Amino acid sequence: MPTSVPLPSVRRLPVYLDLLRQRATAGEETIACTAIAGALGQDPTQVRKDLAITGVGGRPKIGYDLAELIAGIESFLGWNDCSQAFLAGAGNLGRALVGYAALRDAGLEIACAFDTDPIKQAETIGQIQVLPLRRLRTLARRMHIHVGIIAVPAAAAQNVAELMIDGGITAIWNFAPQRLEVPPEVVVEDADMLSGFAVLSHRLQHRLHPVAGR
Amino acid sequence: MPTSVPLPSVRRLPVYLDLLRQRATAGEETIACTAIAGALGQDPTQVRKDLAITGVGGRPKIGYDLAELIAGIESFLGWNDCSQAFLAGAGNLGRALVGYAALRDAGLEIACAFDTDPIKQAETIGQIQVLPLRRLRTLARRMHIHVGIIAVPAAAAQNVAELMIDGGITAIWNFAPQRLEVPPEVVVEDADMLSGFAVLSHRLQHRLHPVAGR
DNA sequence: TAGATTGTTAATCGATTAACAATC
DNA sequence: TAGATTGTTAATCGATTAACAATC
Repeated sequence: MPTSVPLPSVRRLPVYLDLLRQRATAGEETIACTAIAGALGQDPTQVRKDLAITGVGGRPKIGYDLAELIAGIESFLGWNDCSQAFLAGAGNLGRALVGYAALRDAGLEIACAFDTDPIKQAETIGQIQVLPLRRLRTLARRMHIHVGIIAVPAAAAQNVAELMIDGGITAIWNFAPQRLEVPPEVVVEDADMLSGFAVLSHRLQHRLHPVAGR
Repeated sequence: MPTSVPLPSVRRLPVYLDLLRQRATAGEETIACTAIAGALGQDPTQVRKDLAITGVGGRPKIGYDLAELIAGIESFLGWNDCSQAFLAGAGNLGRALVGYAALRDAGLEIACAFDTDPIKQAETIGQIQVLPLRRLRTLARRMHIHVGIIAVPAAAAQNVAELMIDGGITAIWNFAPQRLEVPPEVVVEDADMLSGFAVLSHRLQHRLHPVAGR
């Protein structure tokens, strides 16, 4: 029963996962947290603390079993069984997300895209169909979709969120620069690209230099 | 001389800025931090602390002068005078970034895109030309570009970063899932889309619900 | 004046780092 | 065994929240 898990740790897990998969592909079977820390420029103690939240343990002198650790992170994040998502907004950002291979590695498959623009509806993105936005609600219900990605302009975001929630979607990944009002049982994560750029600008402006880790 | 500025505060500034610009456009002239906090679902004390790092002050009973506060945040972040950036990678993500209007509001203009793919080189993205990657170094020097955006596959990222640095670029916004090795005077910010999705997945997996603020 | 709001200092909370015993 | 590594407890650090005096 983890009463609470440090959010920064959760954010770092995908970075570890990526490295671990590379090492596993390279044929390695175990890895020490000192090796992980070295490769990622982080503190070994922090790596150990982060990995501990997944419940996977290592063995002194040997390290962690790669396969076990990968499976542990995946199941902790719910990335082990693939889930389907609906994407609202078939603009450039939407297309980028459909083509973003790392999402599939995170167990997320974009099943369908939606847009209000009839021109976009005529197209497909890769294998993905673009349907009229008004069909989102009914299709989400019928296909039991629970994850929605919002990649529409800010002005349309709240409306799209409501359509998604009506359709039974309970988790929203929001790329629109717009705060969404949602009922408490719905989980929203804001992608918020500008906050990252703000950090870069600020460092540049004040000539501050890189920080280890993140 | 701010010895150190809380990074979370820097991350929140663009969110405030967006709200403030909306209010200014709506013709308002002042705003209280309680009003900001209310609109964004945050704590008023935190908002005041965050705004204080920009050096802009408010007046009791009245609040902050909107124009002054907007200018203060912009100049703190260096978003007041527009700077030009080079984009490496003219795939979907690159195209999305070129079309991302909020970047222009953040004082960043993408001057040119680069790609190794001759097919992409024949295209333009909006008004932006796509040039062969090998021309990046010389052009960056000639045009005095200091900001680079990496939107290429992970395997190519390190090489691109080195080209950029050779060309005199000192700030890199990295969208590739790859840790970059750079000299200490170069500032790197990783966009790291998956960490946001990890938080969403984790909340969903453990049925945790929204957190005020961020 | 009264009351809302700012700015600042102190208290709390949480995350990171350090220290160290247990273990293979 | 010796030494590297884990897991855990304690110490430090930094950010958030609370309290309150100053002010318009």
